[in-house]
Amino acid sequence: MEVYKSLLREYGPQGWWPVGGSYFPKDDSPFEIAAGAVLTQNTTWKNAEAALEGLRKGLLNPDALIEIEFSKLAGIIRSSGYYNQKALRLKEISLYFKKSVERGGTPDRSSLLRVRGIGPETADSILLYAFHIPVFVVDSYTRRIFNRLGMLTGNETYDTIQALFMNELPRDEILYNEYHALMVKHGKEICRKNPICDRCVLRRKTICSYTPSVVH
DNA sequence: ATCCAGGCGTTAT
DNA sequence: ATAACGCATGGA
Repeated sequence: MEVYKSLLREYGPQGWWPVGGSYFPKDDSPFEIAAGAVLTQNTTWKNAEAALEGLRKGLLNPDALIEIEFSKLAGIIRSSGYYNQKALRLKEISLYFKKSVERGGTPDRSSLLRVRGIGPETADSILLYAFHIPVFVVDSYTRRIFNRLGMLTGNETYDTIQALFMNELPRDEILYNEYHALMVKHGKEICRKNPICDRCVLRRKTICSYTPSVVH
């Protein structure tokens, strides 16, 4: 919670939610959010967004994505990278939504994880952003930041890290949403692969134990 | 030119 | 069980 407060004070609310965010705006349908979650896997949101834009003309629903020819879909989402894998994953998710979600259900985590192409982070992103269920999303930035803070060792599993956060923090959708967004911001701009520790609010508070492995 | 981005499934240890 | 590896485009 101390880290969260520092990041929030430094960067302010990121606006991923409730309204005005450019990532998963509130008025997007759950299916669109799920599609976006797949398209952005290991890829910048910019590239994913371009792919999403290509789908925006009538293709952002399960029926359309089930119908469309595979290679055509792959071509449309080309800009998101891994387009063959992601085309398959979009089709799998479409089947899942048509079967389980479209008639009223909120998905549960274990059923999401059975879908080909939905791993823990994508599942949790869908639960949090599309269905407003308070689950903490762990991503590579979370790992990197907390490794450098000395609060993780680097060999924890996804579920272990998630449990650490969720046991420590109140189960609050908005808090998890904002915290995740702030870590993306901090991870991208400051706690990068090559970090700019001089500008890091966490280091100034001497929480951070990161020391560059190669010092010139 | 080289490196990396809000991972995941498969295949090798 | 867990560590490597392939997947691929676009921008810095």
